[in-house]
Amino acid sequence: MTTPSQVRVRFCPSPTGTPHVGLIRTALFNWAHARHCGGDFVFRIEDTDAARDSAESYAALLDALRWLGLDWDEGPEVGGPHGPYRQSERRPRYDEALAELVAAGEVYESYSTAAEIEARHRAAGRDPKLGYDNADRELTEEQRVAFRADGRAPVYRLRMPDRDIGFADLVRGEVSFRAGTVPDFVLARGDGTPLYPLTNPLDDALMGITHVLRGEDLLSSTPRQIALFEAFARVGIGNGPPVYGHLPLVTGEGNRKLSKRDPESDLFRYRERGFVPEGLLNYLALLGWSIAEDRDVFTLDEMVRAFDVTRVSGNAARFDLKKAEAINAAHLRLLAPEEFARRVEPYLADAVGAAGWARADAEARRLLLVAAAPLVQERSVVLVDAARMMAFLFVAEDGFAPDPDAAAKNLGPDAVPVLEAALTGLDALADWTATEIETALRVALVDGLGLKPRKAFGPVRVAVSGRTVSPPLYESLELLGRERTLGRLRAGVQHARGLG
RNA sequence: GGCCCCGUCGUCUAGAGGCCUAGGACGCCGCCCUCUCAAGGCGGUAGCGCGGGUUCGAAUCCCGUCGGGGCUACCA
Repeated sequence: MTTPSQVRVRFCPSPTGTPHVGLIRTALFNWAHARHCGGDFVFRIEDTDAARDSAESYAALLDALRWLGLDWDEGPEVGGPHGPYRQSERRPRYDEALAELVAAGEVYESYSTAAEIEARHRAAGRDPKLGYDNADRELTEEQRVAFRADGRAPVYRLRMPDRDIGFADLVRGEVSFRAGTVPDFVLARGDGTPLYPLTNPLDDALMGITHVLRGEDLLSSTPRQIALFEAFARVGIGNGPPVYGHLPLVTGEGNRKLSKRDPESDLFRYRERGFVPEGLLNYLALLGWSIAEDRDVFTLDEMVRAFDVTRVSGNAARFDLKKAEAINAAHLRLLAPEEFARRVEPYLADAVGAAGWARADAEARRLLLVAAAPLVQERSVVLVDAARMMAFLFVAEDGFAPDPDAAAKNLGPDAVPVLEAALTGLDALADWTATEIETALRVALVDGLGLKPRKAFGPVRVAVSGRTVSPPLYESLELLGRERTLGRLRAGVQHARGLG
């Protein structure tokens, strides 16, 4: 079992909508802290809101963590000694804890409506937006009976202590809330339905969570949680409050907290474009943390070794797509060609077309992919770029057609002599290698036709790759092979003569 | 309104009183390299919100101010 000194952190999203990059940044920091300390990373699903939670969203959460490689020690589909790990399956624990709290006088029934509370504030000349005024703390049994006879259902509120509540936040240092500024809050509805303010801290207590690293948006709920943990401890649940660390918010344009409504917050959008987990995680780590003064590209292992929550910055961080892309590009370049090939494959199948892809010989395709990988790795920001750039090597000849815009610019009548000279020069080659191809093309086009290299290779590039931007030309032709290259050049001549 | 957090280049950050003439990265601009596009190399652009203190010395500590943000549900 767990020793008290063991670090235990948790990631506890609610399954609504699609995973959000800010949420994932929180998961990453928790995971990194656990791994750095040799502690446990607990994954818990907070699905107490049947109206908003969905099975798709639950599946997406697991998919996201698995894709990123953030493995959990306890949680859904893994189990653990403190399960179940979905709040929808833990109801008896909430009911029991609530009953104990009520019995101990820590929690009381409150019948005030929002309108009544506000009216009392106005009558007393106070700000009507102050919130609940703790007016029901000392209701007598007669009063409660009267309310119920009136058909009113109570809510259950925690009696907040009448003192300042401070704590040492791991990222912010000492934080303190003045006595009287945090009203008694609702833990459960009158019908006993437990609410987040109860279930989240209760499960943390029950699961032995030692460190709570979460978004700064939850900072102001901390005094309430601390008071609750103390109440739990008095009735024999848990060991008091955990240590807190409030991570800076991830913002978007306009410095607003990135919400699930913002399209750029959707994690899977990045996967679809071909961000790799290494790249995205590295970038997310940079949002509030840095590994060294002069470095910002690192592996997950390096992060685990160096991660220290107390070194996390307190300021909100703007999600910058350009920087995210640059970091991802750096990780793409870091992959071994075989690995890069494995990662692009699904995107390539997509770019080539599923039908044509399935037809090809898998092993030949793999070898070609690995050979082409180094050529496109340093030219890609995301895997979709790589797939598009190398697709011409994989499309069947009957499915190949140059991009219309590229053809319009490079395969006009002027291109006829260029392509014909290239054809003649290449046809005569004994060895089909990049160096031989280069020599033949230079002799034929630069020396022979007196063209500037830039002018000379443009039509060849478009005729063969179909695009104005391609991997290096000679290597591309070598990989394409003699027959396919010559065939495409002939088709290019036809096109340039206006017969295409 | 109340409570709380935050304030270093456009953006993310380094900076834990002298190492700061404030470092790195992304972006942007220029040059080199060059078969396209990249990558790479070199150079440039740009910042401690403001005002008071404390100190021999402040980006760093304190106070104030201004600014930004979060929370303020019988959602999570």
